[in-house]
Amino acid sequence: MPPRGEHSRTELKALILEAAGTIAESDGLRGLTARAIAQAIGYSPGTLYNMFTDLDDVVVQLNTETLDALHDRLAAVVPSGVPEADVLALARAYVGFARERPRRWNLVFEHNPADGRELSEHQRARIEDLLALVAAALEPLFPASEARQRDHAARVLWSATQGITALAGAGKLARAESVDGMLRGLITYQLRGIAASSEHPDFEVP
Amino acid sequence: MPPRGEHSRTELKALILEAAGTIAESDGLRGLTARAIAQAIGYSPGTLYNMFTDLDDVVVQLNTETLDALHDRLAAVVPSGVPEADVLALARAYVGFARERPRRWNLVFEHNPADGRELSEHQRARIEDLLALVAAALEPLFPASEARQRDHAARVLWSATQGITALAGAGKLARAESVDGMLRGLITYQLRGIAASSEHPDFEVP
DNA sequence: ACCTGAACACCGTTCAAGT
DNA sequence: ACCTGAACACCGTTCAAGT
Repeated sequence: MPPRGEHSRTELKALILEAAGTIAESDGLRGLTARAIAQAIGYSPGTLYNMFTDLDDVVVQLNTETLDALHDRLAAVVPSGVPEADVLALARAYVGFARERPRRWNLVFEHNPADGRELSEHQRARIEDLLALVAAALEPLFPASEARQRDHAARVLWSATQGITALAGAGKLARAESVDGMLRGLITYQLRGIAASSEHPDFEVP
Repeated sequence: MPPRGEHSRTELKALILEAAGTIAESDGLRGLTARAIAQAIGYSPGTLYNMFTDLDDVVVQLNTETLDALHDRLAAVVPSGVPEADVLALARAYVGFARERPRRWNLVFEHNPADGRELSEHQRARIEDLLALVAAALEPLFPASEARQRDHAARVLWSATQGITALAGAGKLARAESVDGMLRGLITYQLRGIAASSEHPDFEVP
């Protein structure tokens, strides 16, 4: 049964993350146990602890992979230069991604790492990249001198999209609500509000 | 040690929920175990299963209490009749509540009940009540014939506020971001966008 | 009738012992 | 050197037995 040295360290790591992803998608965080992963790859539970510090670490690295995949997906959206269309396309790509792997996507938010464990640099960088895509779509709405305001708007739109996906997607609004309708409501009015404002206050400096 | 019949069923239930709330606030979902609750109230673990079907049920009922408390808090906000001010006041009350009991508030979203278990009627009604408060604040912006559009805008604002609170609050945006600045960005532009639109499309009927 | 506490089938994690 | 698998200290949940 033991695949003696058949896999290199990096192969084994990839194997573990792959198995973890599959289990997360089918059973959610509840079913994602060290023993289940070990069984899926044909190793003993102890092996996980050679390449990961603990199960939390496995989840964190799985979430990093998920963010990478999301970024690839959003980066593939071709901009038209019309902010409303481009932001909506990004939001829809986001929702589409989340819908395809609902449990795995949920894991990114469901999993609260133990106290003191922070977002990795890599994860921060990925999120920064994602926000940059939204900010680029907003470019035409802000003069070059207002990059701060544009980035701020991108963060607001990103967080809001996340909230809509999470609440409406999980059925945590009272009535069933169309996610797409809410995204259109958000983006239409947000961008009209920005366009209708001759001045853009810096909301971080009150 | 056994408090023989000292507490009525309802007293015991309240005792359990109170202990669960305290544990959740200090240790999060990780520390919220049946054994810990039992120890906190001086009963044996088995006792929990007399009034709750399982631990999930305890968390669900705790979350219901949390939603009730949030509703009380938002209902105490006195409206001024100026939509932007009122929606911002509601959003700030929401964030204030979430900040005071971060772990307990987080539990409402962190806890994904097992498959098939739905939101209770009581929980749905509470969420409906909360949305009604936001919708009331938006009243001046929509003619009476556009109640649907007004309710839709309330849902968008609510979900977006939730997203901002969750992401910025948990430090899950790349850089530290002021939650209040993001709320103001959201609400200012959203309401300006609505005000600047002579027609309000029904986003649920595309 | 109410509550116990032992029992069952699980966990995450560690680490001496094997190959 | 790599991996095992038994061991430890935990879980949630059940249920016969006590009071």
